[in-house]
Amino acid sequence: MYSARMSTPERLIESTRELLWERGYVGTSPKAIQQHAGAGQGSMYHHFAGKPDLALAAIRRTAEEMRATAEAVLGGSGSAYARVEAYLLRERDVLRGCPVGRLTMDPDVIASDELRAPVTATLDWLRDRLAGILQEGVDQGEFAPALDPRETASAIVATVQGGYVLARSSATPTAFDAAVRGLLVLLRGMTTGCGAPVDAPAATTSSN
Amino acid sequence: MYSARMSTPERLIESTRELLWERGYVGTSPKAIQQHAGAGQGSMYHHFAGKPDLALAAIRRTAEEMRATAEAVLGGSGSAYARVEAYLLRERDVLRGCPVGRLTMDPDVIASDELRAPVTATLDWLRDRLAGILQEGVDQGEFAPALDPRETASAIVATVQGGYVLARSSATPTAFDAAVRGLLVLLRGMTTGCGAPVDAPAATTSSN
DNA sequence: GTCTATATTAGGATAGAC
DNA sequence: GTCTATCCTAATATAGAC
Repeated sequence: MYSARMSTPERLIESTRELLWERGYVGTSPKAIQQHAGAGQGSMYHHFAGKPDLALAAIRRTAEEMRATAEAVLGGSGSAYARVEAYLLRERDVLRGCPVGRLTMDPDVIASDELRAPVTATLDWLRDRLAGILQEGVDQGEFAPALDPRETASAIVATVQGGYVLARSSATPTAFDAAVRGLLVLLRGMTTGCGAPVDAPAATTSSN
Repeated sequence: MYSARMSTPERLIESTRELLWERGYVGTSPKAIQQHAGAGQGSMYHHFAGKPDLALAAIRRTAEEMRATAEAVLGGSGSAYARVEAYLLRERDVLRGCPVGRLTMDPDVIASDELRAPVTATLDWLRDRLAGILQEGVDQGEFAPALDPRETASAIVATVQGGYVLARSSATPTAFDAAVRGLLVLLRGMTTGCGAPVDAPAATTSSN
């Protein structure tokens, strides 16, 4: 299932990431991981203490990846609005949901401080990163001062996370897109020159 | 665990609703349901065909309840903005998440057309209900014409669903509130008289 | 309607051979 | 490091007595 060059621990972690994304922590069994990784029982318990230990490694990696993916877009150039838009419009595997956010609905993950920590850290980082960008926008007069950077950032992250919910509910990615477009229109409304035709956004990029 | 007057099927359904909310479909076993309901093995299988059958009854009821709760606020009086605000600010058991939306992350629920149907119907209804209210607001000049009722409604529902994610991630309800407040500020920005101090909302109600 | 077997597979892991 | 054997409990029922 994986390149022959990949070590057994690597294959186990990658398999766990896949299954955690697809079925969550509660729905993922050690046996399923082993089969997906093409590793034996003993092999798994040799490299990892057990399911929670392996899940922790998987979650940490997934969290790190999500952060890097977001930073790749958010760290780009362009106006504050443009960068936020680029983040919201970037390509996503919408129907699979957010591999980090979905863990939030996993009772065993939430119950464990260790397993929850990377989730909290990642979502917090994302919100703060967005808040920083929005703050820049306010400082430079791009956004109206009424815009609270931190709360707006929360709304943006929430819209994305909730967009996944809507998409999976209706089994179509367009539900996600609708929510994002709705938010972007509102955000453009806070752009200075708000009395002017609100349909003229900032400019520049779009996808990633 | 329940009133002695409650019938066994009733207790089973209510128990299933609780557990589905708390642990999801995958994380809820028939045995756990029976124990929570104070019913025996045979009792459960006498009244229901099995776990999926019981879950369907539970999900349908939860969906219906959510709809009624939302309608109680959305059907109130006041401006379009006021009703949307009342919906967003209504009291919620934030840290428990949305009993309907969370099912969306349950692989077995999503894989079953029957189990998914009530989820889809409820979220679709909510979005459409909000879209209707927003449309009224646009028609009556309360909101700028640039506001797309349907997409804005999607963004609202998504913010709520995602707000639960943020709250559970950080283990505090305030994360939900931040997202909602962020969205409300943006929504007020689409209110006519947008050039004016944006901090003066429509009026009337607030919670429910 | 409810209860008590009984059954099968999976979950989650340990022990020890190779 | 990996494999096989073994263990115990839970998951998800079915069968049949009461």
